[in-house]
Amino acid sequence: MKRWELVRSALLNDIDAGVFQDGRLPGDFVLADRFGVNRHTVRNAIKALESEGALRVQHGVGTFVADDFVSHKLNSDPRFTYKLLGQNKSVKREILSINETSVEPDIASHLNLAPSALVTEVRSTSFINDWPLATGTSYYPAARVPGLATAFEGMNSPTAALKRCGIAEYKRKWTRITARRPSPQEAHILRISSSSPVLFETNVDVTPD
Amino acid sequence: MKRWELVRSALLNDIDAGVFQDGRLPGDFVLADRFGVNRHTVRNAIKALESEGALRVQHGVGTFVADDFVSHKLNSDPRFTYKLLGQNKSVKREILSINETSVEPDIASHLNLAPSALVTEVRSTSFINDWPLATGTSYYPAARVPGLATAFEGMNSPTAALKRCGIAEYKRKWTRITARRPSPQEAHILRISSSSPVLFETNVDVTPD
DNA sequence: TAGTGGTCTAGACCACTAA
DNA sequence: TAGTGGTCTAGACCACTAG
Repeated sequence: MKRWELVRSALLNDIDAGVFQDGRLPGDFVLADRFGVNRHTVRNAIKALESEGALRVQHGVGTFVADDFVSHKLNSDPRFTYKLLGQNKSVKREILSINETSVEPDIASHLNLAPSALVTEVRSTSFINDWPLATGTSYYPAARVPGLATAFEGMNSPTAALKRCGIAEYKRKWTRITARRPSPQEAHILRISSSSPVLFETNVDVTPD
Repeated sequence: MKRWELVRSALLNDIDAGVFQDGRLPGDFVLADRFGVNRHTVRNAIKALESEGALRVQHGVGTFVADDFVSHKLNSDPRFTYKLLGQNKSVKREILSINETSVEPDIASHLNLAPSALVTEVRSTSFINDWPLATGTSYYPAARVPGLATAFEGMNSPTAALKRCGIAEYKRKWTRITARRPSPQEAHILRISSSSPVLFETNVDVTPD
């Protein structure tokens, strides 16, 4: 794993742990010294986190945890969306894309995967009464469920697809929910104005083991 | 203007001029020497061009002009889309977003604007028979048409909006049309699979002067 | 192996913001 | 003005690819 990725993971953990109480991060040089790397390496990590929406960088002022960046930890049934809704609402999930990619560092650590492992990445949009509610990304370890990508074909439901692969039960280990300004594309998908924030959920599900 | 932006513009001009006949760019150090900057500055410019889809970088192999990157030069009526279509087709244009931003270096040079000037950036999607055809970005010098952003409100037509601002005629100076793989979001907007390329048009329109 | 791009370090100086 | 992030240079070494 590259050094800036290690720094990125460490910072992300600190953000989740609430280490930066006032939301302000130490300066470049302080962080570089703390992590034992060069300032530029820290800046690389910060740049990545900024582009992911986790940090907000202000030239001449400082670096801050993004106001709308909040993490949740749950141990509940992953299908909470369905539970939250009454019987009189129709819920749909539309799969935007399915990819097998190498796992990202912070996701890998939570899934106990090797840095080189492959995951199945599922991007989806959820609808309530045919109205788009949220876009999200889910990761499944490819080695654990080899046929998942094809099992998703025409299913549009993670639970059903996993059942096809022989996994009847799974738990939500970890969910990060962020809100931020949508890109023009996202605003269009969700049929909202560019100024109203979108919900962006990233889920990590695990089998009982 | 920052140095890497100058390098980026220069490279873009060279690409358009067909300087790299075989599609291959010289190595980092050669380019750095040619432009009189450090290697890292060149790499910064290349990184930007890669993210824009103009270049394709292969680790251990080289840097190449993206296969599907082509430029056109026209002097025709900008509403060529409408002309190309028969009377039995309905054509719509939907505005995705309107922003006033500082002008990008290469656009500035073609519009003869100062690097610090503001432009009105209009992102739009064109439809034929209610079927999405293409997404595009248009730039208008903000100083030339001050009220343009608000004039667009509810218009969905650049020509009509410009007319509101007192500009009845304008010409297409310059058009770059690129094709590339769509992002998942773009694929969804255009209702196509992720593997079929999308048309991405960038237009620069000028008043007769 | 030679040549390419990728990462990291080191240090200088610039640009912006707030006190 | 002090302190922050932003840019640029310089050079070392690593990682990948092809011959």
